[in-house]
Amino acid sequence: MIDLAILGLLDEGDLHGYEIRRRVRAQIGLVANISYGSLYPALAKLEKAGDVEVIEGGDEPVASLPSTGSLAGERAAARTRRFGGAKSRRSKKVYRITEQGRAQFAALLAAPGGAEDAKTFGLRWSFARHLDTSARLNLLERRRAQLLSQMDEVEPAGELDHYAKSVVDHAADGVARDIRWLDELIAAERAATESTNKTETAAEPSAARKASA
Amino acid sequence: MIDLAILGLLDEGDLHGYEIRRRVRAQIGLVANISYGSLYPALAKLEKAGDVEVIEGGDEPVASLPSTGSLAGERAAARTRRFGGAKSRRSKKVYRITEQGRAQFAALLAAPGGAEDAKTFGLRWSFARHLDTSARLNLLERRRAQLLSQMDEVEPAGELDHYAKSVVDHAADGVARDIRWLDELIAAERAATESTNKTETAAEPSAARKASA
DNA sequence: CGTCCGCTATATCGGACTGATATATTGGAA
DNA sequence: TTCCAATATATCAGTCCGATATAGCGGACG
Repeated sequence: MIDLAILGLLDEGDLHGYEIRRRVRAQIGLVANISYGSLYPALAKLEKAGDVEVIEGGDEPVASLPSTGSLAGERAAARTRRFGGAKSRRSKKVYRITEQGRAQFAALLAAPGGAEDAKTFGLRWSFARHLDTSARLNLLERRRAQLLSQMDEVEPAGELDHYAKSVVDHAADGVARDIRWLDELIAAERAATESTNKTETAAEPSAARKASA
Repeated sequence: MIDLAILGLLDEGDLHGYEIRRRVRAQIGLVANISYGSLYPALAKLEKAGDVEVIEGGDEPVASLPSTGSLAGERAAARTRRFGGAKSRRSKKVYRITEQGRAQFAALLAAPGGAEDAKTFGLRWSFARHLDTSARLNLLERRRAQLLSQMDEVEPAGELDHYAKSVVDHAADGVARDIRWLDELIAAERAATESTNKTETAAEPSAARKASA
C-alpha cells in the first residue's frame, strides 16, 4: 500500500514527491519500492481526501539530514523561492501530513484485513515504532501464519527437474529463514513485554509456539 | 510474465485453466503465483494469438501424474465425456500448445530485455532445462547484476530506528544469500561446460564450495 | 559563450496483475 | 434428499509499474 509509505514518511517531515521516492529507495529499497506512476496519482488522491496538504514554498524538511545528495535540488528550490511566486512557476510541491492523515496512517498500519505479503509486511514493520507491543506481536504472527499457509500449499517433493528443484529448494530455504527471523522478533517483543511487567498486556495468548517444520 | 508460465506448463501436456493454476501453486508456489483474474484473460489472448488451441474433450494429460488431488475432477471429466458433447456443455476447456506457441515460449524464456525481478527470474530458471548453457549463464548473470544494482542504490547505514533497521538488515542478508546462491549456480554451469567432453552431467559438481561472504 | 548533458521534478498513459465476485456443475456427506 | 465443498470458467474494479513527455537548472566542454 503506497498510501502507508507516503504518510509514514510525511509523518517525519514535509517532503515533495521526488524526495519521497528517493527516501523509499534509499531506506527500504530492498524491501519495497514505489514508482512515479503510482506515487503522483496517490499524492493527488491523498490531497483530495484531506490526508495531506500542499505548502507551496516549503522550507526546512523538519526531519534531520536535509542534504544527502540533493544539494543541487535544494539550491534550485532556494532560487525558486527568491524569484517570488509568479503563478507560472512549476517545480516542487511540498506536502505536509494533516491530523486526519495521521489517523489514516495509524489505521493503515494496524490494518487487520489483508494477506500480509512480503512487501506490505516489510513496510509495516519498518513503521513498527508507531505500534504498541500487542499490535506488533499481532502483525508478526499474521505474517508468520501467512508464510506457513503458503508453505503447506506446495506439494512435498514433486517430480521436478534439476533446475526447477534448485529454485524451489532455494525459495523454501528463504521461507524457513524468514520464519526463524519472525520467531526471533516475536521472542524479542515478548521479552520486552515481560521486562516492562507493570500490569498491562499480561495475557495475550497468541498460540504459535510449536511449529517446528 | 504469465504467458511464460502457461506455455511452459502446456509444453509438458494438455491442461485446462484450473489445473494450470493448481500446478503453479503446487510446484513453484513459493516463487510465483497466478490468479484467475489474469489466467483466463491470458488464455483467451494466447488462443486468439494462435499460441494455444482448445481441444474440446481433452483426454490423457500426457505428462505423468494425472491424479494428485484432482481425482474427483478427473472422474467428473470422464463422466462428462461419456455424456457426449451437446454444445450446451460448459466446464473444462482443455488447452494444447501449438508450434507457434512453442516458439513464443522459447522467445519469452530467452527474453533479453527486462529487469529480471525475483518472480520472473524464478520462473525462467525453473524452465532452464529448455536453455543451453550460455543462455543459462546469461540469465544468471543478468539476475546477479540486477541484485547488485539494487544493493548499491540503498544508503549505507542511515539513521533508522530499531524496527526499520531490523527489516533492512534482514532484507540485505536475503540479497547476499541470493547472490551466493547465484554464484553457486554460475560455478556449476561453468563446470558443466568444461566437462562436456565426458559423460554428460558427470557428477553434479556443486563446484562452489568457497562462498565466502 | 553557447550548447548540450544530466539531474531534479511533476505528470499521464497503457498494460499487467490481484482480489473479489458471479455462475455452473457434480460428487459425496448428512 | 438436500446441501456443501470442490471443480471450473469468467469478469470487474482497483492497484501498481514502466515508459514517456515536459521543463528548469547547473556544470562540463570545446
